[in-house]
Amino acid sequence: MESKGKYYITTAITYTSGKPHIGNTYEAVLADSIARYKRQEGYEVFFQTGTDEHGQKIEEKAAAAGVTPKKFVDDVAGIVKGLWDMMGTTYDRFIRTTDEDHERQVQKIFRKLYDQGDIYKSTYEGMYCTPCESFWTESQLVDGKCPDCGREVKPASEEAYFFRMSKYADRLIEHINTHPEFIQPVSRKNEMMNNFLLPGLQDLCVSRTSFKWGIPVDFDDSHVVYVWLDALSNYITGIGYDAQGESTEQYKKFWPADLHLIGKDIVRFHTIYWPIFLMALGEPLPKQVFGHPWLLQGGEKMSKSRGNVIYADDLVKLFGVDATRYFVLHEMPYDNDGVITWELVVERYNSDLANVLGNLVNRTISMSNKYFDGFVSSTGVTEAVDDDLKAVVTGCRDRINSKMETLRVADALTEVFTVFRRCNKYIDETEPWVLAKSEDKKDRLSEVMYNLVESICIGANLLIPFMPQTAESILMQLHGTERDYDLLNEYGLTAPGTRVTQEPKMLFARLDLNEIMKEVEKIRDAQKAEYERENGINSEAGQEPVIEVEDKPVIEYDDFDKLQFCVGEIIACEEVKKSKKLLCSKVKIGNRVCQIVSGIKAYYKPEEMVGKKVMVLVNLKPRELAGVLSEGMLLCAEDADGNLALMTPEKPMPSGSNIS
RNA sequence: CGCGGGGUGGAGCAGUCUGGAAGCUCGUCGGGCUCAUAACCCGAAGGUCGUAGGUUCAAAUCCUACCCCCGCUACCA
Repeated sequence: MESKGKYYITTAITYTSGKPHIGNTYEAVLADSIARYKRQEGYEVFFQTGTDEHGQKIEEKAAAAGVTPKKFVDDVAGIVKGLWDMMGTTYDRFIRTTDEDHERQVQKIFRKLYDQGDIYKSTYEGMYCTPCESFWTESQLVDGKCPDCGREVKPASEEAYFFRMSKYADRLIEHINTHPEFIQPVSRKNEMMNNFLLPGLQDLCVSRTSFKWGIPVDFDDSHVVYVWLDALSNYITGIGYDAQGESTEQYKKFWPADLHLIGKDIVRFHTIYWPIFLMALGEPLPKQVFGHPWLLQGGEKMSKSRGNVIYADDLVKLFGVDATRYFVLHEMPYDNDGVITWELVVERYNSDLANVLGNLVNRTISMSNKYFDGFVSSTGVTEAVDDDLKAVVTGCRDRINSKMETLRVADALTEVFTVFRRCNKYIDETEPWVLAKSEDKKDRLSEVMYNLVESICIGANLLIPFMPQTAESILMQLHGTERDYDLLNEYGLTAPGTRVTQEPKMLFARLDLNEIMKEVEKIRDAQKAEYERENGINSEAGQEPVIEVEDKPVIEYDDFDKLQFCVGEIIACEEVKKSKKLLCSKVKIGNRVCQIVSGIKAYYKPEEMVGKKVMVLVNLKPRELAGVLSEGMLLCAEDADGNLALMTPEKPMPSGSNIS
C-alpha cells in the first residue's frame, strides 16, 4: 500500500500537578485510536504527546511534598507515561517541557520574538496580595479580597514582558473565517470569536517573576517564560523546529500539524495564542484544533477525598485495557460531556463486549469445530440472506471512514459493532444447528460458517485502531490475517483450508456487578487512605464528629505568659498502687527531673510511657494525689468519650525545650 | 442584562442548523432458539421532547420569557 501522505497528530501535554484521571487519559486514547486509524489507512503518522511540567502550581506542590520541582515532575511524568503505555498508546514522541532540546528552543523562540519586537518589556499592573505574593485580576477577587487568604489587596505593578497579540488579531480573525474546519466543533469557534477576538485582544503577559520553576529568559534571568508559551511550543520543538532556521527534515515534513486534539477548556490557548505565536514566527498554522468534551463522573463531584476519582489503572485492573479503551471511546459523545460510572462500564462491558462480541466469536469457533473440525471453506451455496450480511460487512469500512473524517470516533466504533450484531442475527437466520442435522445441507452449512468467519475477520480488522489487543486475539483464534485497508471492503479473502483454533479463549467473561462493586469499594478506601496520608489527615477523617467548642473568657497575653510549658522526657513510670487511674512518672525537663502523677492508667501502660517526649505544665503548684506528690501536669487531649492522648512534639525536640 | 453548552420514555445518548409520522444502546416484560459466556434472535410496554406563551396547515426542531444543571470569565497549566 502506498503512502497517502503524512499525518501529524498531537494531544495536549498533560500538566504534571498530579496523577491524571480517566478524563485526561481519555484524550490519549482518543488520539491513539485516530493515529492508529490513520496508519491503517496508509498515512505516515507522527503522534506526539507528553507532559507540561513548569509553573507556579508545580513549584508549590513540590515544596509541599518536600521535594525539588524536578524530582516532583520526574515522578508525575513517569506516572503519566506509565498510564499512556498501559493504555497501549502508540506515540512517536513523549515530550516533556523539561527536555533539554525543548527548553533551549523555547529560549530561542522567546529571544527571536523579542528581537523582532513582538515581545516588549513593560509593567504588569494588577491587584497584589502581599502575604501571598500573588497578583490577581479584578475578576478573580472574592468580594474585592484575595481569593486565597481573604485579605486586602492593593494595586501594584511589576516589570514583565508582553506579547503584541493585537498586532495579529485581524489576521487570525480572517484565518478563522476563511477556514471553517480550523476550530472543531464549530460551536467553539463562535465562543472564541465573541468572547475574545471581536471585543479586541489584550496583549498577553508572557513572563513571570513571581516564581522560578520555568524556562529562564536567557537575556533577563529574573524572568521565566510564561508556561503557555513554553507548553504550546512543544508541538514544534518536539519534531525539530529551530528558531534560527535550522529546523530538521522531520519538522519540514510534518509541520503543520494536521490535528491538535485538546480538551474544550483550553481551546482559547490553541486557537488564539498559539496561532498568533506561529504567525509571529512565520510558521504555518495547524490545520485543525479539536476541542473534545470531557468524560465526567455522574452525580457527585470527582474528588479524591471522597475516593470517587476514576483512574485508568483501576479500570484496567478490573476490565482490561481494551474494555477501558472501548468504554472511553464509545461513551464519549461528540460535543457534550460524557458520563462514566462503574455501573455504566460494567453494563457496556457485559452487553457489548461479552454478549455481542465475545460470545459471537466463541459460538462461531465452537460450531466450526463441532461441524467441520475447525476447517473453514466456501462452497458457493449461497442464499438470499447472505446478501444483506455481506452488504453490511463490506460497506462498514467506508461508513467508518466517513465518521473518522469528522472525528466522530464513538460513532465509528459503533459502526464496527454493527458488523458483529449482524453476524449474531445471521446465525439465527441460518440456524446452523438445524442445517447440521441433515447431511444434504452440509455444503450450505459450510458456506454459513465461512461467511461468519470471514465477516468476523473483517470486523476484527476494522476494530484494530480502537481495540488492538482484542482484534489481534480474534484474528489469531480464527487464524485470520491482518488485511490491507484497501481490501477491507472486499469479501471472501479468507483462504481455503483455514482452520480456526481448537481451543477458543473467552475474550470477555461476563462480570457480576456486585462483585465489581466490592472491588470498587476497596479502590475507594485505598484512595481515601492515600489522600489522607498525602494531606496529613488522620484516618477516620471525614467521619470525625464536629465538636462544639465552649468558650472560656478571653485572657490577656500576660495570663498566658504565666504558664510555663516545656518538653519533658519520661524516664521512668509506675502505677500508683492505691489508685485505679493514676500513673506516676519521672519526667526529665532539661537539667532537672520531677515527679508527675497523671490520670491516664486506662490509656497508657507504664512501660510504654518511658521514652516519650510530652508537653508538661511545669510551674503548677505541687500537690499530693493519692498520697503521691505531683509536681506538674502532663497535657492531654480528650475526646467526647473521655479517650486521652498525650501531646507530643511533632518533630523531635530536646527535653526542657520551651513551649509557647 | 458577562460568555457559552445542556435539560428527549427507568439509565446513557442521537435527532434541533435545512420544521413534516419521536430514534439508538442498555434495562423491564413476553415469545423464539439451543451453537454459545443464563449468551443470541423477534416482539411489546414505557416519553405532554425543562416550563409558559408565540409563529405555522404542521414545532423536539423557529421566536419570546422564565426555571434548573454544567463549563468558561484572560496572571491557575
